[in-house]
Amino acid sequence: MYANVIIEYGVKSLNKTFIYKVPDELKEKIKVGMKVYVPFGKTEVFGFVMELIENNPTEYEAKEIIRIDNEELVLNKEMMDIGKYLSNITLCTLITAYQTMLPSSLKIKRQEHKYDLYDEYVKLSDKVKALEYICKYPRRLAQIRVINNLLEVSKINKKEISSEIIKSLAENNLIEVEKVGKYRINQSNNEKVKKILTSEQESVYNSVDFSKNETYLLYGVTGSGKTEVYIKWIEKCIDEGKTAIMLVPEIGLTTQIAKRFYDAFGSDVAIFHSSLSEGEKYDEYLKILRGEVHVVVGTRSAVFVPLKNLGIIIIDEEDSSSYKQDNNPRYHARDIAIYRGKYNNIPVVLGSATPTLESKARADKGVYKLLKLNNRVGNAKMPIIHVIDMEPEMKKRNMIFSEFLQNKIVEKLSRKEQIILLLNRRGFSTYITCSNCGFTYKCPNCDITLTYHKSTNNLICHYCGYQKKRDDFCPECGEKSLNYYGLGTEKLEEKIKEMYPSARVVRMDQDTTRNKGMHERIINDFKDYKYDILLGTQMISKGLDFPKVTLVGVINADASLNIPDYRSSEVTYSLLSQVSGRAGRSDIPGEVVIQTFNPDHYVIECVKENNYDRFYLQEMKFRKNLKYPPYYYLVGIKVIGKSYETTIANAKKAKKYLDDNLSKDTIILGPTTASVFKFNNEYRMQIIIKYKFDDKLMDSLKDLDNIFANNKDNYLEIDFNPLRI
DNA sequence: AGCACGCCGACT
DNA sequence: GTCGGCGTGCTC
Repeated sequence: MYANVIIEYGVKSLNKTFIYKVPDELKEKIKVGMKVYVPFGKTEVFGFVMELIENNPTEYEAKEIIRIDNEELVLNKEMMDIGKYLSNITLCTLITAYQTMLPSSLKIKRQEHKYDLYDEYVKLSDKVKALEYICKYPRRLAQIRVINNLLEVSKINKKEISSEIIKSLAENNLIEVEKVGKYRINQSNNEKVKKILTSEQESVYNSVDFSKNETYLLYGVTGSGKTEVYIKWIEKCIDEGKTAIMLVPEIGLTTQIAKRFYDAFGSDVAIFHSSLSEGEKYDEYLKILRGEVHVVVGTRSAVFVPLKNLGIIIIDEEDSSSYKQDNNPRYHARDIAIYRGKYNNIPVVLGSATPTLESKARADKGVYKLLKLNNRVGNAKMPIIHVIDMEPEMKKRNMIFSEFLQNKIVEKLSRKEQIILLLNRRGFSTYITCSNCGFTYKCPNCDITLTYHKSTNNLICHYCGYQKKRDDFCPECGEKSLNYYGLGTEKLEEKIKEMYPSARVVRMDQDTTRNKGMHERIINDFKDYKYDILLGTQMISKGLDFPKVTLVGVINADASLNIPDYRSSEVTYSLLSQVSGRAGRSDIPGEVVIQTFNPDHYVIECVKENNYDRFYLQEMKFRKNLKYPPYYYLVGIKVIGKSYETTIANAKKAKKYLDDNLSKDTIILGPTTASVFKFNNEYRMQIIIKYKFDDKLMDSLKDLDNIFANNKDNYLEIDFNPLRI
């Protein structure tokens, strides 16, 4: 018996199988999809079995497989196929695809780490001997107490007995220790609360056909109760003995959503999100492999979990950028979900209050089926939105808060209601300039201005993390004339404390949530009304549900609008309407104040009217004119390298190659400098491909990728359907 | 990726 | 004369 094996190195030149002989003692055990340890050249490596065959069809003399690495881990047929699909659509190597699909504890890596966790229990090895011991040493009271306990309950957790006693009992061969595997996360079955759906929710619930594959777009306004419908669908699956995957965005609310699923399904859920430790993720994965859970709730990579007998896949907030991986392989969880939907002939639901234009367009064309939730549940009304033009405010020297917002803050504070303030920039000052010589601080590794952080007194690059201490004098001209401009969350916090000294303020951004559990703590404290004002970056904009919040203020709505990217309007619309959705989620009506220098911009107007459809139509016109998605597909290609000259030269070569090989209808733009030209001391040139249909595209890009695999100066980064260009 | 083989420059 | 630079080729 022989096995075709792919080995652990994720390089293009090794992206093929190698044939090995299966030793007799492994013949019974070995399966396709198992991780094996094999000799390779002068060393030994890990790999995955791709195929088992009777005879060696090659002229190579096959070496023998050394051992199976983990008998419990077997990639099933579906996982094997998903890996192939993933490597095809992202042009990554097959082994990279499989590694991406596994939690990092089960990935192939060099240093071994034990993830299994045990509880140790102490048992009596011989009751008669124990009784003899008691008679023989009647004065060893502590030991006798333990023996008596053990005679009664048969086993006791080792932690409950002092180690000295265990030692002496063990020396006399009276006890033995039993190891029992355990999971780190154990959720007891809570009493299930049956939620009654509104008639609108009920009709959406009934619209999904579980007997066939179909992709649904659930467009539901903020607060319309999408999660309750998700839970109902999943309950239906479980009742029929099927399983479900529920994807949530990678943000602070993951734990909040997870809690709702624990409440609904108890120990039938496995959870995956970034704040779990590797050990915790390992345990959750084992529960799935062992078929102990029916529901998986998790972020992007949870779309790969090997649940058997899938019944539905749901992606909540499908427009979240966290579903696209921004390093290799650059996959979108939505594509994998849809692939698995077809594979298993099951429904896939994409839910959002602000769907991506791609998804909405597909729903309009009938590729997806559109489901709608137009109303908020309960008595909650959509909030009233005030747009404030900041230009006259600046003349009145209201640099941060308009008069209107100031009054609203005072009003809500006096009524003991809560306030959320959004400022999509962290730090204190966003740039520092010398008024004498014009010098501006920039990161030495990236071409990005440094942001001043007052709490650490550092200048920080928000791209690569470079830090330097603040100077008193300009490093160029030596004058004491450095000025700090631009507003970040740190400065906003300081200003609020200054203006409203009695208000209890908490800030939530990357800097205050760095430590594990901080996210949850801030959210819970705010929910428990330990604070009046929550201010933060976009991480406060999505999904959070605080009934006492009646005012949302957006300090600078233009920040994301002015980013030079084809999706900046879409991202801004989504951010503003999502954060507006945080206001008035119970019976007290909510208000939103949006401060902007572009009050007439259609994005701002549409947010004010809460009119997604108008925004969609207008944005679609813009996309059509400029040949952007969803009218055209995009591919972003970056040529990256340490040398400025070779990077530019190789980018031109790549462009020429594409010009020569792609279809004539395909638009190839560039090479131009990437939006961040220098990053981490590497130069980046960019080529953009826009196409509708090009049967030569995949093969040509594969070839180009292989050409660059042998280039020592530059490497290639190919991003299909990039979220930013 | 890692390792060996191989062919040209400055050193005990 | 040799030690060592990294270019090239191979791994079942």
